[in-house]
Amino acid sequence: MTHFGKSIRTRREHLHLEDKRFSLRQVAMRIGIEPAYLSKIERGEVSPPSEATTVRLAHELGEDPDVLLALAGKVSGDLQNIIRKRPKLFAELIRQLKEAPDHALLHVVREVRDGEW
Amino acid sequence: MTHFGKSIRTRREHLHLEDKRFSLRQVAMRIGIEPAYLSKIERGEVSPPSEATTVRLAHELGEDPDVLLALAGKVSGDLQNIIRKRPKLFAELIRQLKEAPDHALLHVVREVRDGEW
DNA sequence: TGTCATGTGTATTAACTAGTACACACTTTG
DNA sequence: CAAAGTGTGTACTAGTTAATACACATGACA
Repeated sequence: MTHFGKSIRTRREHLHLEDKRFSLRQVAMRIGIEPAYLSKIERGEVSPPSEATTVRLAHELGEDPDVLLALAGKVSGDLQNIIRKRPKLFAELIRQLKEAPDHALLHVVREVRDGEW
Repeated sequence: MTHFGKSIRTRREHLHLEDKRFSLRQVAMRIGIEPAYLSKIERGEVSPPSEATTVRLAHELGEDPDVLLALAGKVSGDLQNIIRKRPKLFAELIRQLKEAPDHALLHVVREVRDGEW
């Protein structure tokens, strides 16, 4: 369905070429899930795992957790908490940025980082 | 627990003073849930309802849906979809704005609205 | 006084989430 | 060859979500 599974399988197999520690079984064990479960996740037989498991998987595979969570159809809980504390401001800001081009977002990020307020 | 229930009960009772159409039963019926369920929600006996139900309730009571969703511990699905399309940019932006004061957020909102990019 | 509306207690539920457990067949590898 | 490691099929499950259905006692009201 989503290509969450395909994406991590590809990534893992790529890593596996250079390092046999990236077999499905060993990765599953390191992130604390059953191999059969990871197999099903990679083949899209089940929906993507929980946020916690997805984040552990991201770290294991050297992927950006927010990106992997997005592929899993989720948004990181800590981002949600930030939004929930000031829902009106963040809702307005995010909806306003919906159509903004990437470079505009980057501009805003940079501006905020440089403390221009 | 959270004061989601208390908040909507207060709001509904306030409206009820001026308009008898805001009885628990009638509100429940208009938003399409069982009266007993709304009763439990208002008293916090059950966790807040689904996003869809919460939004209908917000409209019914003239509340901001994003604010009510925040009280319910949720973030609107449409905001999540916006974030999920560009997870890195939005994640960085939101985390950067976590500690920013309200007026700084407002400043950014205004700047973006006025198309300064 | 009857009847209609109101809020609430109790019991129950279908669907979903996030997995585990084990057996099996195939493939390296020592 | 045997032992170990590999990926996968089948079966099962505890806990959560988001509610419904019905009965009941109380209060307003015509």
